[in-house]
Amino acid sequence: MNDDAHGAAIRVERPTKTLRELALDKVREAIINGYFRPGDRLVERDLCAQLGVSRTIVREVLRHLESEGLVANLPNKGPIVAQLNHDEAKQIYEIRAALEGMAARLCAEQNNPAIADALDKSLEEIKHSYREKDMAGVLAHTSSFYQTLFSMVDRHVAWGVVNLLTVRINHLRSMTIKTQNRDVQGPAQMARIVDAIRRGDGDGAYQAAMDHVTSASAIAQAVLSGRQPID
Amino acid sequence: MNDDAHGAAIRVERPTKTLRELALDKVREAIINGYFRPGDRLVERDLCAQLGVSRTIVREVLRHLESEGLVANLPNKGPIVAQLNHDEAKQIYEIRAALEGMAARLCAEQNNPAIADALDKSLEEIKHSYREKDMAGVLAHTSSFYQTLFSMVDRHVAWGVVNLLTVRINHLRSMTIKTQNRDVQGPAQMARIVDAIRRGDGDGAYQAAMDHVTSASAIAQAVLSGRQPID
DNA sequence: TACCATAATATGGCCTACCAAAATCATCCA
DNA sequence: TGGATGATTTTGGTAGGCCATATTATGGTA
Repeated sequence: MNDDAHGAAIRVERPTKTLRELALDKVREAIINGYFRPGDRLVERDLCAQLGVSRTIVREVLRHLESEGLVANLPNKGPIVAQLNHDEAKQIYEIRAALEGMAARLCAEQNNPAIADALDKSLEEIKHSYREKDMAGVLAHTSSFYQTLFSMVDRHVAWGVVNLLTVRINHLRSMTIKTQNRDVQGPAQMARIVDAIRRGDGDGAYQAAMDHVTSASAIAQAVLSGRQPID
Repeated sequence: MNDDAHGAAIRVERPTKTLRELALDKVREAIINGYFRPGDRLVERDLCAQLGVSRTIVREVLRHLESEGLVANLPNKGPIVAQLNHDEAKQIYEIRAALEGMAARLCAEQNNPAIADALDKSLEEIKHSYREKDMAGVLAHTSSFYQTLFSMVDRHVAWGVVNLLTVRINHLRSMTIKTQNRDVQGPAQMARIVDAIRRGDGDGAYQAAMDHVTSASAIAQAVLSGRQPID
């Protein structure tokens, strides 16, 4: 009862993240940040050793990542890190354009100044990260910008879809933000989204969001065809 | 080289579906067709017995269904069949509207008469199923209509997303198609999509696809609030 | 030396059995 | 009647083993 009386306030939210969830995050992270490269084999027993968990866990994790599209399973050969081809990347950007456009329109139609303010805050952090050349920060704050876009209108399902797709193109994202002028163009395009939302201009917000993703897609295509040297 | 010369042509595509895949399909099917109801607990060992497979398989299957959104995992209590609430259903329909609208627009912009022809064929089968009161057939052919819409413009990623979301609202779908007049209205709305595509009218196709999903969504909302008695 | 058959190795797919911790249920006593 | 206590159920997790297939050595023969 000590716990109930006043202990609830300091109750740890997730006292028990299961080992499986921990392992899932680790492996996903390892794929996203490039520790495992596309095409690499993910040998179950090796992963057991590296993660320090049993094969059961590893298999469940691989299954999960498979359905996320981060891992592909070759029949009779086993799991590898999924390779993203040209066309699939384009499709992912296209879906993001449609959904982010939708969310932007919904935000604009809310006519709630708090939304634009929250987005502006994220945008400032993105610019700040760009100035500091903190590319991980740029990515993180860009995600948070879009998360705000979706969560402000309670579209967590669509956010889930976007998020799911985004991890698959993460390495592309980290390249697009490093391209020439992206530190100026990117935030400018996002500012247009915020402006339209602040004006309550649904069509404008939709179009601005579409434009931003579309231009990111174009850069990604260039990167993929190797025409855009990075760093 | 014998294999390469002419053997490849008769190569069996998928000689071995793994036990896991079989079990996955079984359980998913059982959830979709209502054998397991929303909120039902899915006790691992019971499933082992019912499916005749080991816990390893069952756990992987549950993990997979969890990431599909069909199963929810209560911490320290185990997996249950996910419950679909009102709002989530609405969001799913909304996403479908955006993506199917996008696909319809792309189809229209192709100006390829074969697309409209293929869609018309699916549409005929839907109408036929309605006449025969074959509701399973209606659902199947409706899916195939949309699959055509996406695959004709090579948008298999978006189709995957739509498909993933659709299984979660499957029971709603099977209710919406049984409502009054849906046997007339539904096909009529789909015919408008096809017409717009045939005319090469991108905006029209987009709008018609949005309208169709939106009206399905409205019916689903009515069903969910219990205002629409079925059967 | 070239090549083929065979054996070893690696690995995925699948299984059984076990343990610990939490939740749930039953029981029994004050 | 209301709890404390204990038994049962179930998840989360582990260990290890078996079998089938695929790859890779290996070695012997033409």
